[in-house]
Amino acid sequence: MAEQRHHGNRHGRSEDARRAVLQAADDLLVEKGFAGVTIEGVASAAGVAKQTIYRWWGSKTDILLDTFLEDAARDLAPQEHETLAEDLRAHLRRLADFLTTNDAGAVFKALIGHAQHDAAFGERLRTQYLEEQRQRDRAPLDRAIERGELPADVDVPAAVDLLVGPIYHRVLMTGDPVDDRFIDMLVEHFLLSYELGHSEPRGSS
Amino acid sequence: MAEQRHHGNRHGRSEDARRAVLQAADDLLVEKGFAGVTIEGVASAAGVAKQTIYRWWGSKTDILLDTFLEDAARDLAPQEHETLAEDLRAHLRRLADFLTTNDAGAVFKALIGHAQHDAAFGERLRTQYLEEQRQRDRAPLDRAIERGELPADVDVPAAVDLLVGPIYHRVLMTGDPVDDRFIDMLVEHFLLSYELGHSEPRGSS
Amino acid sequence: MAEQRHHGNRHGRSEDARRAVLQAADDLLVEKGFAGVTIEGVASAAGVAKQTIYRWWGSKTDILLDTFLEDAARDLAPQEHETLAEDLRAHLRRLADFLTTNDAGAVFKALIGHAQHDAAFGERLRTQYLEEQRQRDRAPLDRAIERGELPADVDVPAAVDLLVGPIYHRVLMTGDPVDDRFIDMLVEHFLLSYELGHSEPRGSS
Amino acid sequence: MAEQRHHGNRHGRSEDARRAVLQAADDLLVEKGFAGVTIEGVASAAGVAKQTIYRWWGSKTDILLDTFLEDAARDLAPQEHETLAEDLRAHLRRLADFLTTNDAGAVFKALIGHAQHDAAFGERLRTQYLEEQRQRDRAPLDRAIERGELPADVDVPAAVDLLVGPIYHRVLMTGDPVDDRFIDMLVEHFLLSYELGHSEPRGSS
DNA sequence: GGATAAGCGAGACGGTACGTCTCGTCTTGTG
DNA sequence: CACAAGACGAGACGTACCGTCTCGCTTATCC
Repeated sequence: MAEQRHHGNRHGRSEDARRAVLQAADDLLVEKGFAGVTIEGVASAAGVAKQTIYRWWGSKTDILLDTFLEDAARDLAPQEHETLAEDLRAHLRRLADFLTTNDAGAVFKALIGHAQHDAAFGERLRTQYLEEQRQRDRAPLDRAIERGELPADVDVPAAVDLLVGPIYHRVLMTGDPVDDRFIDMLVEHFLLSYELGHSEPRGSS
Repeated sequence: MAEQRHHGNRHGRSEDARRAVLQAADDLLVEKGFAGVTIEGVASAAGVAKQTIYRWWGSKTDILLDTFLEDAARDLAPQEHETLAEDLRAHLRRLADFLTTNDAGAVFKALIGHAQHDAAFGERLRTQYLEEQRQRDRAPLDRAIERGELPADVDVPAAVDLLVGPIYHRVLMTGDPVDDRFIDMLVEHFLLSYELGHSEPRGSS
Repeated sequence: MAEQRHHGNRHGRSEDARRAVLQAADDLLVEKGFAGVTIEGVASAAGVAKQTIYRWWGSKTDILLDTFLEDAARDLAPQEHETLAEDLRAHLRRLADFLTTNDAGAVFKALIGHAQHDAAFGERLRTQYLEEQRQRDRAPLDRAIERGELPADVDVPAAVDLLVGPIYHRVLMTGDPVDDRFIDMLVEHFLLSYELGHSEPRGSS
Repeated sequence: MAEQRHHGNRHGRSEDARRAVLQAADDLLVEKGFAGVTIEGVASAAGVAKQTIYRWWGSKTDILLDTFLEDAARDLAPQEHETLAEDLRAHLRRLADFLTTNDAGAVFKALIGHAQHDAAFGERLRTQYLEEQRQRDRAPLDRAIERGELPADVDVPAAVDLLVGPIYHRVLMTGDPVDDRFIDMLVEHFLLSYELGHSEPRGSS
């Protein structure tokens, strides 16, 4: 059943308009930064009337959140590996890559930035992104517990904080690169603290 | 010898005006949020002309940065304790408190938020706050190395990331409280990963 | 079919807003003088956004010019009398009244004043007001030539200068009243110089 | 006897500063127009402090009035000729030249323009320039009456209006050039209306 | 000849208005 | 009935000058 294209009619919203808006917002963000994203600018770049945007989104950050959720669902789909160490390294590597790539990373920073200014938006961001993401983050740990690689009484949410916290910290605050060395170190320290030490990161030791 | 008060003369700026602006910006931020801080609003609340603000600051975030730096210098002055565990717990406790109290915390979040939207400002924030702060953060570790409590080859900056990262993560992203339990857990894991385990946090457990 | 009122739509400007702006500008001018007419003041008094003013007018003098042109078209519509003397006296009387009444006169002086400060505006004023007005001024003379009351080779534009010059001079420079005596004198001298002397102004003498 | 130069002392103002201010105001007016004359601009161009200007003048138009009065006193000093016709032609010629030359004319227009916007200033302009000027304007007529060239009962002020009105009209309103032809025409009509006709302007006819 | 006081250059100050930008709302045809 | 178009009221932006003020320096005069 083919996509229905329409420019204003009585059969619901235009998918063309929706995609054009998301794309335009993304482009403007990458090109001119957050302040360069204005509703008027997006409308004009998308070839869409302002009212069409206001009909479907509440603010420019809502638009960006939509693009971000699409990207996250696409790029952060879970994978599985054999050992906890491998699983963690692969997962954190993908997370770090996602947060620092051009488009998704820029949108992410913009959203987190805005969340600091607007508590209600922060709450929405948490509900729509973070909660899901934390499910993905804990999966390797849950599997390790199932396999007996980790004790059953591990406080998984806290453990997730220990693992992803330093990554977000680098992305949002210090700006230092999140390279493989850093991720290896992170995983190794984590495992050591559970006395699972010497996980033998890639380059032996 | 008393402070010289003046209302504009060749000896430079009015200290009254400076303080009034910082105070007004802080008040407005806490009261109405980041979007409620406007140059016009600050000027009016401070009883100061807009031009006086533009003469000395480049933007509203510059004003907030000034108030934040004053607060940080006041509230984050270093302290020393006898053991690494105590030192770390006390230090992280104070950091967490600072980042979550009403005024300083609100300003901090606003600044970090804005830094996500404006790379140049992010760089300034790093230079003027983060670098100093990282000196304060590493002090307990440096002292522990001197005392022989930690091996001399510890990668101190990376260790700092492990310790403060999860705290900033909670403050900026999850919104979870940074309570004593969390800090104890953080420190314990950190020490365990250096095989200094069982630091016996406050309440045994 | 009634006037269509609208508050902004694709069919162009709001007539309500237009009238409110003209009225507010006029009121402010009479009440507080030229310096008291500010775009912000007009906007506020008219209950209109500044941008609406800038959308349709380029400056405060453009607004005043609009009100003036409407007034002039209404108040200076031509009339005809039987003899040149009567025609001239009536016409000059109406012109003088127009230039010295409260509203139109105040606007006129403001515009002429501004034209001295802004050559481009002067040019516009000449195109939009003066040229038409000179047509109205010369009409009595043209009719007199047709009737044979004046020789056919009279330099009409120069004659107009002789007649209206002294009136504008009093209005703009000396501030002396332009009373009937002055107008009679003006007309009499004019006619005498064409040896049509003793036009017997109202009060004999 | 040398000029006393001083930069601040207890005995009165600096002549240097005064001249620099007048010159700077004049230059700015010619170069950038009336709106380009600002107190700050004059002060800066004259190398003078704002306060020095405010100490001696009340507004920018006061400065311009000072330069204008100096120019007028220099350029409009009276002269005498043998016949009324010659006297008038020479006098009006000089007046017209004065009003249309670059510097003095520009200042004159600026002042007259401002007088339309500020009645109090208009009054001052009348007192300090116009009254004197009208004395100079009537001198040729007074001399003609003395010589018997004109009847003793001529209304001299009204006659002055007839003569200079059209000139000011051209300068301030129409922008038409005030050439010799126009002045000859003006004088001839004036004389004809006193039945002194055919004054034989320069080039016969 | 040291104190005094007015005029000066400098420039920060509290203000007002400028002209621009974007917001979010609205009204009106069109498809 | 969603859409493109775009005028509208609102209000903050950053700039330009306003007129006032304090300051420290430079003289000319006076004690």
